[in-house]
Amino acid sequence: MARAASSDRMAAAPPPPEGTPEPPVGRKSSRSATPRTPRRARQVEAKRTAILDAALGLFSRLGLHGTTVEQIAEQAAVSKTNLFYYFASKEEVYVAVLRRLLDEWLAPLRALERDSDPARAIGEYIRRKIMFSRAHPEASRLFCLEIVRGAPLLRRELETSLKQLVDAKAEVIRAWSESGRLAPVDPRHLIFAIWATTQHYADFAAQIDALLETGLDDEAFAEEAVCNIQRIILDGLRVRSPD
Amino acid sequence: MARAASSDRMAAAPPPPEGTPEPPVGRKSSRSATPRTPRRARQVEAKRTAILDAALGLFSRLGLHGTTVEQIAEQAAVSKTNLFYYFASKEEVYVAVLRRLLDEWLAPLRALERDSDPARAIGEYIRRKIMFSRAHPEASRLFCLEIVRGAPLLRRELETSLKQLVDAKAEVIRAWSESGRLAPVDPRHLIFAIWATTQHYADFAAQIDALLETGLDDEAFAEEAVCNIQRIILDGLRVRSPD
DNA sequence: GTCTATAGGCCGATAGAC
DNA sequence: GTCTATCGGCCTATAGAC
Repeated sequence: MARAASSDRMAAAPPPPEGTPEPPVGRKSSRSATPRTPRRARQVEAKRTAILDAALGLFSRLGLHGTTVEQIAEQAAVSKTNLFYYFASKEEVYVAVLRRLLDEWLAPLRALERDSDPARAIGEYIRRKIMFSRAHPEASRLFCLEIVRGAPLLRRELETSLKQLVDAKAEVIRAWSESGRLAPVDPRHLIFAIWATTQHYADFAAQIDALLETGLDDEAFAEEAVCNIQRIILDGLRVRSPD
Repeated sequence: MARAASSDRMAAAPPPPEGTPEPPVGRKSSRSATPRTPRRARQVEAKRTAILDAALGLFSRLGLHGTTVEQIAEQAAVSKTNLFYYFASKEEVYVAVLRRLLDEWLAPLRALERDSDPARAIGEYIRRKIMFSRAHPEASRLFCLEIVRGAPLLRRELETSLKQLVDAKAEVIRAWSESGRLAPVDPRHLIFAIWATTQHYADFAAQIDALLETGLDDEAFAEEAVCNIQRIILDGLRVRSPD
């Protein structure tokens, strides 16, 4: 029933021109005896997922315009015609990929809680973000591409759900600063700094690889990145004068 | 053919076949009496520059594949045919744009000198980087796009001249840390952190605008960004225990 | 040098058989 | 649902007049 799920999400956030045109799922109740999740529906979902997975990899490297439908189809092991049976257009695939990732992308920020110890919570946030970049570098790059383009397809989500989340968490951080449990910073710039430093390891992986011949793939390097970013952001660089 | 050929080039080699193919300047020494910079050559240069300026704006928003030659020509106020008189292909324009920007992009890092006061030098570096992002957001975004794509056209430069520069400056930073004038950090991660935080304001401008309805265009916001990033990186967030 | 006209390829999307 | 075949449009790049 992924269909329904995605439709609901669409409703929550007005996407491209029109909503998701209902896919050609055979009327599901024609045979009254079939179970809730008919084999058919599951197969459909599996195929859609394969297509989205393939598309993510390609879009994240080549962009929307640099990727051809044929490449996606080949990567997903379906025919081009068949792909158009599941998705009405290339843009629809693109939007579906973005949507599928958005929640997961924001999960680490949601976890920032007022009651935690500030330094601990921020350190943990940094770790989670880097680990997400490590686990899903393609997702990070795809968002990067979309935003550099001016976020034509994501703008509304940014302005609504993301803004809401950021405002709430900025409030948490501001409270920490005001109660003296955290040094005074503008929470918004802090959030940007954390996003930037952590996502950098995925988005600029090619640069890091060219310079250091390593990257987040290497677990030791990832750990190094976490520690250094935590230290930089939490402790800073300035040497504390001995009293 | 155009597409296929371009794909081959892209995949095959970092810089295109030859360096900057000499523009169709009439042989400049044919008339021995003409000055060093003949009017012709200057006009040619002016037109090439107009094309590159237009291309930068478009490539940085739409990417190589999302931009059409006709858009570039229109923006530069030349005909499409005429553009092809000055540049052999769209890729050639793209590479020329990147090349033209590279030096300028790296200038702030070159300015990091061993003899400076570490905290001051780093603070100044942060300021310069943000001010560059402010003055040339399109350049920043174009580099971002190119690197996200895996830097097919810039890789060689990254591996040679950039690596050399980074190695040298990392050494400067390491010396600062070792002499106790700077807190201990891995210089490479520090450089990445500074790049990431500062370029973020240009590359993710659409996101910042969606969240805050402002951006580096606003001078006050730019100043705010500089101060906050300086504070975060130099002083950190952790509250210093009162002895 | 600059134009008009057009070649020629790639690609997104559809028709229609099975 | 999946295939083969193909259309029509867009886009890069060139030919050839002036």
